[in-house]
Amino acid sequence: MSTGYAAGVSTPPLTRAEQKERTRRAILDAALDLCEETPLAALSLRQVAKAVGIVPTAFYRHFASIDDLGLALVEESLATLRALLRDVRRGDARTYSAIIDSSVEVLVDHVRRQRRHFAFIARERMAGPPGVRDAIATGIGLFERELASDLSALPGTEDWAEDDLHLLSDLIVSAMVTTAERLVDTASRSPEEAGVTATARAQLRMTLVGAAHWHHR
Amino acid sequence: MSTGYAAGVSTPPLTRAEQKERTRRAILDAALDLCEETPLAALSLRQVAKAVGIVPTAFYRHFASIDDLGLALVEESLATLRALLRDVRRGDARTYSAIIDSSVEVLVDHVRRQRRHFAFIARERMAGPPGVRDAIATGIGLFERELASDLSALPGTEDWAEDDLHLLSDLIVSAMVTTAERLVDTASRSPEEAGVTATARAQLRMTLVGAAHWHHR
DNA sequence: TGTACATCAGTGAACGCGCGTTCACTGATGTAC
DNA sequence: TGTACATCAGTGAACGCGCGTTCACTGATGTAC
Repeated sequence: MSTGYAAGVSTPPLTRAEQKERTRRAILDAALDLCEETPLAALSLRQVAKAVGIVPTAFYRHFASIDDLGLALVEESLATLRALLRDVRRGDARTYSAIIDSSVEVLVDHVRRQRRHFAFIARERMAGPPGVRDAIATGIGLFERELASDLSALPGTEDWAEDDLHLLSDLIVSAMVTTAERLVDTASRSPEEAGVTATARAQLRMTLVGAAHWHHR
Repeated sequence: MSTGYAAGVSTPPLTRAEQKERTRRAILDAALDLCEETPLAALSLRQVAKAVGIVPTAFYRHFASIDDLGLALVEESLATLRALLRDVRRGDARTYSAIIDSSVEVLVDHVRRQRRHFAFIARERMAGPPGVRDAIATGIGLFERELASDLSALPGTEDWAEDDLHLLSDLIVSAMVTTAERLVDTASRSPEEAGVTATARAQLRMTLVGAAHWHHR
């Protein structure tokens, strides 16, 4: 039984479960890499197997189909999104301006660390198979609602209507999605990245100014 | 020579050029239809030929490859986008509120009439082959700059900095892209459509309120 | 108007290739006693 | 601890199918005279 990728010289022997998990991980990684150039729908089981270094039929030990693999990738990518929200919340900034700065910084950091997941979401959000699209839409919807609940805890929003909170959080989430899409196509620490983040910060400020004055309509 | 689609009983004979154009049109239409379910990258020449009712090799009389066909579809879709901008400009609304209402109405109308083109742009904007993605990005960029120039002609923006105009027009274009993406997945005159347009109108108002107060930073 | 020739959109056979999926298998890992 | 058996991740051959592309072709349309 050859796994197709070299084991280290003094690696301790792996249990069957560990070895299986390792191959599963390799399949997910290979698919994420291949998806940088190809939408999921154009990905073939044989391409993935070849990239991993296993025989095509071994794929079935882990996933029933490429679509099934796609759903696993969405789940991973949504976990990345949840981690992003968690880190945004963790910030201890006190002013709106500082909250915006730290949120954009966290977004950049997460896109840099998990570029493939964000690229996957950006690409499959509109182009993926129905199950994948639905899962992504649900995940982003959840993000929006949690952000709305966070916003309602901030000073200045005490007497906001529920609807207005959602207008604003939806606007912010859309801006973050757009910014993430731009960052994915941008090199780390490049002038382009600086431009994208500067735009994102300014637009978020503009949006919050609007929200502040909008509330009393 | 059979064209694969029935000619009317008393149709006048077509010139060779007319017949060729008709087949080309049928190929573009079939591709737009098939792209509703599949990204361009997963579309096969034989699928398209079959849908049109021609033999696969006849495809080459019109396009060198599926990628080439994709570029033709982008061009058509961007023409749709330009027509949208033109109709938005044509409006004679006087107040910001009326401009927003009529713009959203025009957007809905265009997405309804050219749903396939908007769906194509939404899908391929992130998932398409590089040439297609670049062309779409360029087209949207143009849209943004023209909108910025329109904004500069509106009362209240006389002394705005160039950068601020672009911040706002980029924000508005992003909101329109998001709204178009939502409309594409929504039935005409459905409650969902009403919700999407109501959200779009309110968010555009909120954004403009922000811009109005932002200007004097 | 009639004739002879050129053009060219669409045809159909053929090719080698990568695809998803089936099947019986191998042999290392795991377990019961 | 040792032995006999079960499990199961990965193998490799085989299948029928749709793919893009080549090539020589057909026959209606177009053109020159």
